[in-house]
Amino acid sequence: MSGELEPIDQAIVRELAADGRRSFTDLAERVGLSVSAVHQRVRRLEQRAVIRGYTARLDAEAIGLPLTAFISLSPIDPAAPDDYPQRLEHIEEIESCYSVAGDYSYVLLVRVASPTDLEELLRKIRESAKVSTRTTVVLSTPYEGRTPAL
Amino acid sequence: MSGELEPIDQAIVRELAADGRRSFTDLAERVGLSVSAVHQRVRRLEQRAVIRGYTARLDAEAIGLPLTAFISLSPIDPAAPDDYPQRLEHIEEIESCYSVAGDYSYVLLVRVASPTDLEELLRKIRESAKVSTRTTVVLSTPYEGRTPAL
DNA sequence: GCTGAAAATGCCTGGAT
DNA sequence: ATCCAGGCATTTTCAGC
Repeated sequence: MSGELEPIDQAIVRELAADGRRSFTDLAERVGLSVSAVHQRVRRLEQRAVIRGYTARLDAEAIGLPLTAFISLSPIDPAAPDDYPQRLEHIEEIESCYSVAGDYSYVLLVRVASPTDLEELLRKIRESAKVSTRTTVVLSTPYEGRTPAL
Repeated sequence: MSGELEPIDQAIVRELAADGRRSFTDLAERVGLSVSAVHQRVRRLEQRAVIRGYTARLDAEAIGLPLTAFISLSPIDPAAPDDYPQRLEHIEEIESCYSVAGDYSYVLLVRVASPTDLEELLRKIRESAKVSTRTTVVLSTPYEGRTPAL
């Protein structure tokens, strides 16, 4: 129903993924359309939530969050309702939350300032969601958040 | 050396993480500074690579990549040089690559259109990097790429 | 849905405090 | 390092095709 994307919309989306601050003038040249046509299409892509927003890509170290980790969650009580993402939503250190198939129910990507903060975060997560955790510390990040192929 | 970030720069960075297309006028109001002062600071944050760029946040499903997975890598030949990220860099389906401590050497986050494409991608990864893989399929994504706490 | 142009807004460079 | 001001570019709307 909504999986399709016209070639021109594809081009627009690709350009905005590469540089989210590109001007409509610039976009128009690159995709070969008038400025107002591009403007219209971008607004529609935003409304359809194909484009969900725009963000600055930050250097985690530079903003004081040099420690990244994956935290995998297992429910302790198998009878408890599966509302873990909600229970954890308020914890700001959690950047992403994935429901996964496999040995664990969820995988979280978290960023903190120090090992001490990671320890405290783990305590908070276990407490908030009644889960056991398995943590994989990220040593370095060769690349991250690259532009998708389209 | 580079771990610090002044309160005003923090505020700017936070605003641009929340909305990467915010105008300088808008930013100036929000952080309580003149437009040109904000302009200057943003330019410097970009130059210092605290801000590494801007990007549109896309709905993976809407752009035709509904299948997300984590792929963990183990070297096959322990004597081979550790240049896996480089060997995999050309594969566009790989969005992120993390070097991790734990049972595996690297974790990749990948996005593809279908299980068939995932199968083919795995073949490509094993071939390019001479590694064995363990794949964790993402069933759903409650949230992703949230703005860091700062 | 695209175009082209007009009006409003915002960008961004200098120069002064 | 911040503010002010001017010219310039961009955004945004609207009428016509």
